[in-house]
Amino acid sequence: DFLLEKELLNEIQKVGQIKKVIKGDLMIDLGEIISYIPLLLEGAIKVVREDESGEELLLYFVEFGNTCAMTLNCCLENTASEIRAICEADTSLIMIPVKFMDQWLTNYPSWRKFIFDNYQNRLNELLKAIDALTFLRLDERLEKYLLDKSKVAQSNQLSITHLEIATDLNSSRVVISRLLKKMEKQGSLTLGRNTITIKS
Amino acid sequence: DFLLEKELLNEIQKVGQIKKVIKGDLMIDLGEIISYIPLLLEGAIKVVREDESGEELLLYFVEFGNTCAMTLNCCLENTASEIRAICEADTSLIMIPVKFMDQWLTNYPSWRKFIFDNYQNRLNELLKAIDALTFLRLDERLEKYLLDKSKVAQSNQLSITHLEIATDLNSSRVVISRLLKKMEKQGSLTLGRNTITIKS
DNA sequence: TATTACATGTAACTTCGGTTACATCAAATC
DNA sequence: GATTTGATGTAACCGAAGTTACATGTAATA
Repeated sequence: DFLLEKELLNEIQKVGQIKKVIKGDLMIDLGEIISYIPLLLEGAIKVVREDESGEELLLYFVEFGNTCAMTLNCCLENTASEIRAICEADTSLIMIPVKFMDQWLTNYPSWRKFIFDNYQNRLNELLKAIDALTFLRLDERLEKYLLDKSKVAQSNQLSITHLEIATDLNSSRVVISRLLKKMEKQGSLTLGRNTITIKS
Repeated sequence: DFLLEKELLNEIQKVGQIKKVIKGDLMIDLGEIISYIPLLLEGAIKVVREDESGEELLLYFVEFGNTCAMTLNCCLENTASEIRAICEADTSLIMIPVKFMDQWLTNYPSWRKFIFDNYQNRLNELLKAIDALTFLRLDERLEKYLLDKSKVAQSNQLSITHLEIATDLNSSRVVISRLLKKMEKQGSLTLGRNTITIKS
């Protein structure tokens, strides 16, 4: 659990709506205005950035017990979403209407802690993304990506195409295929159609 | 001003310490634990990320009326700083002991708004940094850098060396010199020893 | 089954940016 | 003034990653 006060948990139950989304569902799109705070119960959400010309980059995954600080901000400030959120694995979440946000911040220390912890996590994820972009070569980013992905999928067998990877890393399919082939030759993974199996 | 309540302003005056730092001063280093919240009155602060091997990257500038959300987090969670903060222009700031943070969050709506606005700003700055790294070529990043720099310096004449630019952009001096020369030939700036003058 | 749509493999080539190596020149210091 | 240090200019070269083009293979479906 999130170590929230009992009363707060009751309130969450009272006002929150349970929602289920399945893999691949678009949950939040760029420019959307959001009026609920999503708390993740299970599953995972992929958060993606896109530029004007339609190029994409995976920022990070949101997992159990977290919410998306980006979304928090949009809620609080009533501004448009800067990111796109896509369901990565079948997910259930509780939707909290924004209006409770402020009063809970005042009333519940544990909610304050929860919110600030989430900001911390998101800032750190963005820093990690920046680190990877700045200090790593593409082969290293790819390796990291596959590990993250297999962590989220809780399996070392991934159902994914080279094109999808290329999109997430904002690279091109040919380059990813080339690097994957090299990694297969080095023995760190096995390639199949629509599958990549990571060796321990 | 920050549109804070009068009482809050009084409190800030009572517990905050005014501090002045001069250009070039190291204000926060990687790994430091911080126990005060800095509010920027005037000047500017450069926030930099560094990896294990000592390579650097400029993340963003913090200007008037803001605080550093990274620092906020370190304070609240009592964790080590993930970034380095260097004074970019002569700066004065008010230092607030962390212990007031939580009680002000409870008591002052305007403080809550101030803090969340700051988180919003910081997240957006990091997203901009990621955008630049992902979607721009080095010449475009350089152009952006020079504009940001001249905005912060409030002058289109910059006192800076090619090496410093290369460090901020995590590139190399030769490459930066090459690009600057090209920009000079295109007429968008004038180069001098230790100075770059941006045209219009 | 024939056809279409993806998914993958691979070669050839280009470009951007990093590296090495010097040369020149200005400023600071001896 | 002579020497050292740092800033800049430039050429030559290299490697990572993107692009184009095409071949092959598999799955879905008309």
